[in-house]
Amino acid sequence: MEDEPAIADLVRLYLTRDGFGVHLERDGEAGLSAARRLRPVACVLDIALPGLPGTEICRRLREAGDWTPVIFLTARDDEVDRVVGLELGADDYVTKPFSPRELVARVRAVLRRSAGGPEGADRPRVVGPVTLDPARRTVTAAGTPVQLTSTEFDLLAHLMARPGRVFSREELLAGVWGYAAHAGTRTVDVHVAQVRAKLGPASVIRTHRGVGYAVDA
Amino acid sequence: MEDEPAIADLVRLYLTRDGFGVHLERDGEAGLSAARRLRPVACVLDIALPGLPGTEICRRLREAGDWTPVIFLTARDDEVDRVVGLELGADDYVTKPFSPRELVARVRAVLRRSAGGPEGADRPRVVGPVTLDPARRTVTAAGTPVQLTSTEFDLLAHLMARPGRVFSREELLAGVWGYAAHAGTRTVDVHVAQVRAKLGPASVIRTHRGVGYAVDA
DNA sequence: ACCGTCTTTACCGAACCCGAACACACACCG
DNA sequence: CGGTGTGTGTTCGGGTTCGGTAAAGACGGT
Repeated sequence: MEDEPAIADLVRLYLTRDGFGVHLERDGEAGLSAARRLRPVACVLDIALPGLPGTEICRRLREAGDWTPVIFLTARDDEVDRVVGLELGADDYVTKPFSPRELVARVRAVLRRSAGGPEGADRPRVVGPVTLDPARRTVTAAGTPVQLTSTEFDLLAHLMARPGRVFSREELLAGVWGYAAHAGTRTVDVHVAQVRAKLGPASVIRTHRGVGYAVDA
Repeated sequence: MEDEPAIADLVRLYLTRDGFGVHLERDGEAGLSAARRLRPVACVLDIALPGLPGTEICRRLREAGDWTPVIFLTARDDEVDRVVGLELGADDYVTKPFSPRELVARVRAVLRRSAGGPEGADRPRVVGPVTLDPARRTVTAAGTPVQLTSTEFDLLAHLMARPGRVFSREELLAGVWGYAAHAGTRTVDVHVAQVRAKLGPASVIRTHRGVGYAVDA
């Protein structure tokens, strides 16, 4: 999000060249709603924006529990501004004039970290007798391949991304289905049962009563 | 890791003041082995170091699958250096002269992201022989895992969130059960007893007669 | 229209919570 | 030093909530 067209185009150019999809907004309010709607992997925010300052956008996202990576890109080069920006929950703070290459490198660094380290989302994961390959979208249990539907696979992949971590039904609905946290449905339970049935005795999904589900660490 | 004593002391001072434990090395080789041995939550590296350049330390850590957050702190203020540093797998790159406050803010930002979400909200907590992991919802007493029900876990987690702090029954009812402060029930006592029984001799919950409960500080 | 998949609904069994009752520990006081 | 009362530990069964499961409706693609 950026209100100066020249800079915006520059940022877009370099990010696009490096393989990122870029969505651009020039107004603060529009940017906030876009961030909520599109769920981008990261936001680059100017602080001085018409409509709503970038700091406020960041603050509201964090307030709503949205931890999308945020990088401030701004002309305000003051120690206090930097510290305040970072304390707001931003991941990086780049001041103009800036090097487009450096910005891209910083975006990559933030994404690398936000992806959760080396488990580069595409590396196969193994938990007990179950292996899951996100790139091939294949699953095997005790060596034999298992055929999962798309939703079932996404659900298992989400759980196996962080073995041991307990996910609430709301988190799973949000993460796998993209729903706003809305309880009162048994959809998750039914799909968990389905996955368990297909995995057979190698059922690595454990129920945490009153909380949600997790795979054994 | 830093070879100029003045700067090293400054960094140590500010980080310590913000509650971080700091270990200092002046030599590259020593720094690498210290990083491997001590497994710190983050490394602040100078690039120009005697023994082994900081970039090399970062590269070797990453090569070994170690994704400890790395922040470069260096006098080399060149776009190319910055980009290379970040591409090596560093999380941030701060150039001298730098603001100690900003450095601390950047360390926090990196840790926040590396912890995966809200700052330390679900990092494991340890009190005496008892460890509690909010994300995994697991508890161990003297090394052996303990199976708690949801309410029992929430109760213990609430108490362990602030070791030493005494919580009244009303506070616990409100915080764990969500009830409006409504005395006259023994619910809390029963659950405390249950948790104590499951923790065995490692019972860290102490009764404050006439007041409430707390875990040993 | 058929088929696979996702979602909702309903029912059942099991786990859990809670409150009451009783036993026990501590502090105060004579 | 023992009695007494208040506060706490512990046990236990009823009632409720929660999750597993099966089945049927809804949806979309071919």
